[in-house]
Amino acid sequence: MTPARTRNAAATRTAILEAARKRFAHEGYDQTGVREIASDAGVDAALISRYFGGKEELFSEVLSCAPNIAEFLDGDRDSFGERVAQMLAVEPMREEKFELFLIMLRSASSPKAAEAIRRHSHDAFYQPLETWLGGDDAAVRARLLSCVMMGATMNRVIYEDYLLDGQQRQELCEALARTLDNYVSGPV
Amino acid sequence: MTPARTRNAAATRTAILEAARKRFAHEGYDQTGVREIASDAGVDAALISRYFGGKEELFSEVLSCAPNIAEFLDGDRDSFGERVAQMLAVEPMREEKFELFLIMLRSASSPKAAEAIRRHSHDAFYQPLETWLGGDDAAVRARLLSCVMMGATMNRVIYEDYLLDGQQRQELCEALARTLDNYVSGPV
DNA sequence: GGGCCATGTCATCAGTTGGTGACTTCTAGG
DNA sequence: CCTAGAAGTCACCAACTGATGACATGGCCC
Repeated sequence: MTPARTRNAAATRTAILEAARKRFAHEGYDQTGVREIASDAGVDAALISRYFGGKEELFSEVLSCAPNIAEFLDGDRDSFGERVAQMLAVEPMREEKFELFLIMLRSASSPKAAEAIRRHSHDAFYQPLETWLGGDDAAVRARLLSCVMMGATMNRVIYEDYLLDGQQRQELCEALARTLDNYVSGPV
Repeated sequence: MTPARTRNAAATRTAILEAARKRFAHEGYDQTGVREIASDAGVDAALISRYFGGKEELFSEVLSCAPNIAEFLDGDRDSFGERVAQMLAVEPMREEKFELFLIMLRSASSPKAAEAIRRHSHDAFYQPLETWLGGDDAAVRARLLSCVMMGATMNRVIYEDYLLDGQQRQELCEALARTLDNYVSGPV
């Protein structure tokens, strides 16, 4: 019988991972302290070093678990642009879908996190996208899609949607969808 | 006769401002220490607090001086997309032109810097761009342009161009130019 | 020359960070 | 019951950060 809660290494590890994922997405690598993560997870901060080796390794582990682009690639190809644009411009910034982007954008400036971001984002975002696109210029089109998606997310992070009302966000969404689909259907 | 170098408040102030601008663009707000700025400028770190009040105020002052979008808005309207795309995808990441973007992207994750970024980027980037675009949906088109420009810069910051060769960057540039001009000439 | 303020230097503080090792406590196996 | 080791707790360290106030020094005006 699994012991309810305490004294369970696996559960503790998971709790730390979950708390870290949220914190990194909300605050970024630098702004997140191991004490905060531990507090959220309801464990002692020392356990982070014990279980993961340190903050950097924890961050790398988080990137491995974060949801990636797969969800959008699985769906209908023709509606890709619309689905992504909806997420980028209209839907509230739900962490579940945005998480990888948010972690990346908010942590990219930290040298400690940059290397892990490069590695993981390539494996979990760029490469799958490129394969999904196919064709000779898949790399360029993947980059174009990445530009629009990152830029749109970055704008929301910075301005927090202050500058656009609902109607404008709808227009933005439609334009983004057209641009994205244009890159998807290629050729560039 | 201006005293060569020492004991010159104006020159010291300028030196600090210059050094800070470069540091903030290269490393971002959090990663930059006042001691590093002072060292680059060849002055004592305490002078930063004396002259600017503190690191935050210095950052805000730097944003006021950083080169903005004006250069691109002054040129020929028809070549806007090409000129901007050249900067974004082909030209080496010269700090002079990129500086405002780099400072923004690398510092946006810092709460201390976020407020100043919002304010200054609106005044020095968004507002001029919107006015320059004109028309009913200028706000949306400005946002679209901002997405592409920020996203492209972000990609270069993260991946450091590892993923694309010269030929691909040229293709990327042309596609970006088309997209940008499409947003400029509107309607969305 | 002498006083005086602007300018620059220095030591140091208080806070925060990530990390470590010794300690306690719980549980499993005998 | 008792030991051994895993799991968790705690106190603490060393490094770094931004900031401050006391102090030294230079240059200008009287």
